This record gives sequence, structure tokens and C-alpha cells, in this order.
Amino acid sequence: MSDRQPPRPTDAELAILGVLWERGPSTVRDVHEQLNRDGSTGYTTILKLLQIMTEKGLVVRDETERAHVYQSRYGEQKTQRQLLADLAERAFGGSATKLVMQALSGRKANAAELNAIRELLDTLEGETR
Amino acid sequence: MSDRQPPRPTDAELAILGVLWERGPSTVRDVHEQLNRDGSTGYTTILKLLQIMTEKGLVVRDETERAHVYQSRYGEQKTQRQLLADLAERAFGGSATKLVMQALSGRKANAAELNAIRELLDTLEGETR
DNA sequence: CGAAACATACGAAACTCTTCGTTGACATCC
DNA sequence: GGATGTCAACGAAGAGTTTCGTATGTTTCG
Repeated sequence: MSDRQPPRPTDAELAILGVLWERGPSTVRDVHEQLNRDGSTGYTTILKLLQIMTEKGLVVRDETERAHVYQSRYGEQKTQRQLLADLAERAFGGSATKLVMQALSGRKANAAELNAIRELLDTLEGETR
Repeated sequence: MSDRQPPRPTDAELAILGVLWERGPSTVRDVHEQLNRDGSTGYTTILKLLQIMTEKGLVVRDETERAHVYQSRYGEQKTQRQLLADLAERAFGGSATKLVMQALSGRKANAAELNAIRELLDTLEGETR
């Protein structure tokens, strides 16, 4: 009731979510250290973003310890699909198929990757039938 | 030299670009009428956005007539690929293959669409070989 | 001609995003 | 116990986005 669907994460938020998905539940310090390997953002910037993300419902905060522990509220795949559905809607006239075909065309794929995709197609076709 | 790569269009900008791709070169009035079928945005809102998009280099403006005619500077497919590459980078660890597979999994596809994708795969595999 | 319609330009308001400095609370350790 | 380090909270600045009102200049036509 009180939860509407999650908002689209912004760029900075997505970077943080990436760390949370990779590391699992983490403190601000954890995330900050991870993100500062490349690029540099201040500690309080990460903190602020995580606070906002908590308000938005993108992450869940465990406050039992002094250093709060943050965790992504939605799984990586679910978020990725959300983003893809969103992009399909905004830029592909709502057609996920167009999106897939454009993504396939616009790049050089190696044989192994193409095979993996083909296998996935087989699986999907089996289900449809 | 003076042109760097185009900026990622925002949501409202993408909606306008969609109209320009569909209709071809259009005046502010054209775009406004098209976008006001659903939702409502004022005329000057569209005008302002198109002015900003001109500054950004997303569209090109022909000022020879009194009602300026705007045209998307980059093709639909090019922009779509740009957006996909961008999303792959931000949310899929840079892997377009992961993006494709997630896009395929996260939806119900009909047989015709799957076949179209399969044919595209065949073509791509032929080129790689 | 003069009124109405139509066009661009400008500026500003409301909102979001990203950043970080400062403050105050709590902990640790000489 | 007092200095030093770690932490969350807060506020605010600066940029970008989206919205639109108002001003101003053209065109049209009765």
C-alpha cells in the first residue's frame, strides 16, 4: 500500500548499488573505499546519497551498529530489468524486441557470446510453444 | 574538433526527439501538437527545450522561415545505440551481452519476434566468421 | 490601418542531483 | 581524562531539468 514502485536510480545511485550488489551489505566506509579506486568522491557524498536512497526506498538501512549497514532493496537483475523496460518505453516505442535487436547490431560479438544468446533463445522458444 | 560527443538526452528531450524522428523536420507547433495528444505541456515549454537542445547540439535549427524548423542531429538508431551503450556501461558492468540476455529473459516474446532475433544472430555470426 | 494570431526570446520558479563542509555524538587509546 | 579518530546528520551551494509567464516582434485579414 504505502510502497509505490521504486524510482529509477540516478547515475551516482547506480554506482553505489553496483557496490552493494557486489559486496553485499556494506557500511558507508566500505562503499566509499570501493568507489574511490577510480574517480574520487568524498565520504560525506556517499553518506548523503545513501541517506537519500534510504528515503527513496532504494536501499534498506540496519542501524543496530554504530556504523549503519546498507543493503540494496531490490536485486541486481530486477533493477536491470526495470531499467531496460524503462529505456524500451522511453526510446524504443515500448518495444523490447527493437531494443534487443539494436543492442545486438550495435556491437561486435564473439562466437561464445552469440552462442549463449542463441541457447537462451532456444529456452525461451521452448517455453512459448 | 569543436564537437564533442553528444550528451545523453533527458526524458523530455527524448520525447521530443521521438517526434522529430517520426515526423522529420518540424516546427515547435508540430512537436507541440504531437506531444499534446497524451499529457499536456505548454507550447513555450517545448520551445524552450528545443532551444536548449539546439545549444547542446542535439538538434539543428533552420531559421530561414519565420517558424524555425528543427531536426534531430543524430539518427534514431545512433541515439538508441548510444543509450544502450550508456546503460550497459552504467548498469551491466560494460557488458552488452549481459544486457541483451537480461532484456530477453525479462519479458514474454512471441514466436515471430524470437525468429527475427534468431535471424539477426545468424547474420551476425556469418560476419564474425 | 489595426486587431488578432502566431512566433521567438528571456527570465525565473520549482524541483532534482551531486557535492561537500561543519557540527556534534561516540569511541579509542595514550 | 583529554586528544584523536570515526560516524551520522544537517544544511547549503551549484549545476541541470522542466515548467511556464511575459515581452516583443511579425504576419494576416477584416
